[in-house]
Amino acid sequence: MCVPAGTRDRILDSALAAFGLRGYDSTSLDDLASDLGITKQAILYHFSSKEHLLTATIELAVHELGAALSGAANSQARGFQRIEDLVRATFSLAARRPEVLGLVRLVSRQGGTASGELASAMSVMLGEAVRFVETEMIAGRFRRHEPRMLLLAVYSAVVGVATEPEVMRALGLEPDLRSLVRARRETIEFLRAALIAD
Amino acid sequence: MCVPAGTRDRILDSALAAFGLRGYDSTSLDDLASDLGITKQAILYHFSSKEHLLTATIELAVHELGAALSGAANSQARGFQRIEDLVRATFSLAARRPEVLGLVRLVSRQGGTASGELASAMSVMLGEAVRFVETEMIAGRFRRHEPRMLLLAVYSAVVGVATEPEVMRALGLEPDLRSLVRARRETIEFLRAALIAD
DNA sequence: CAGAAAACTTACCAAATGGTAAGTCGATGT
DNA sequence: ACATCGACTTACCATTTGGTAAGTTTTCTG
Repeated sequence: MCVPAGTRDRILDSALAAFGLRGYDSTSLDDLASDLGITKQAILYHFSSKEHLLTATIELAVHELGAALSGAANSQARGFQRIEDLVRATFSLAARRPEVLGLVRLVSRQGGTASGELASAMSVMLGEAVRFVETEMIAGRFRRHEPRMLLLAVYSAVVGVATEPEVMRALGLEPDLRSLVRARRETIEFLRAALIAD
Repeated sequence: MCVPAGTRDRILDSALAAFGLRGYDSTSLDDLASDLGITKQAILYHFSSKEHLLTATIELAVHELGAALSGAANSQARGFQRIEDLVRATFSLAARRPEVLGLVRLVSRQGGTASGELASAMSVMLGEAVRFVETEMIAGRFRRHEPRMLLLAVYSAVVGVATEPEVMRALGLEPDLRSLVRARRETIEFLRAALIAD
């Protein structure tokens, strides 16, 4: 039944959290190891180098992101409802596992070797999203925009709101659960206003 | 007249670029020094520690951000025109000196000691922005939203679009100047649709 | 139960990192 | 002419870092 989580998985989880929340270079293998109560070499036994650990971590993050969004993405909902489902799923993920979005974002910005994997892994999702948005525009349910640019703006707005607690704090909002719920609601209303055709 | 840029200023510039684009921990004092053709100790002569260098760098970034936005922020433009001016100023800064926004964002996320400075430095700007948005809402020119949440969404959308070239690439858009101009135009239209009351 | 493979740990190591101490060298004021 | 001070450089140093080599224990298998 509930096997006591193999070491390899525990390392991956811990690394995902650390890389996603504090950054790659800011996280040493020794830190990770002592957090887990093992030695650094145990990590290097399962992952032959720090960079390999990073790529494995990214794979996991992409997988979790896909799992979190697939329900909403595959739904048969039409029009804005589907966007709303996706935004809710994203906020849910941001509240449950902020490190996942953190890592995706980190890799998106830094580029690097693993960037290609992430890009290709997400290109399917993005392609579907583009087609969906185009369909809705043609059907007259969404305002006309350049689909990819629109997605970029939506993505940025959602991920930004969901993952920038410090900016919330600067705005005088405590980044607790209640505020996050309000942020979600406002973000959805914001997107609704931006997207829905008159 | 044009004094050949003192060493201290050159260090600050270089550090701002490196910290903002690659991150704090990913940038060693040796790297910075060899880029500048000086020794690491020359840096430590002007800034007593790496952390002091970071805070000086943040001060500079906040100053540049303020300078870039003040023109648009202080303008007498009303309604959406003022938002558009601000977005243009932000994109202009993102194209000219991406490292400035990069650093602001890095500090926003990481928090840390210097976060307080940045927050207080920006609270004035944010306060004005909130009042402006509230006024416009009351006047019926903007849709009703929670002002701070609205600003957060706008900020996230703009900074995200302006500073995430890798996401653009993942969307099949080359992050060149032309695409950035199109992204700016689309972002403005997106915000116009979201903000302007019917 | 033998032994081999898997899952580690202990013992190292070379390179890099932030930082200190002391010296060099030209300008400057007396 | 000379002490002084600012602006560095050369020489070190302790710690941390990612990584290797070799041993040890546990677990599975024949």
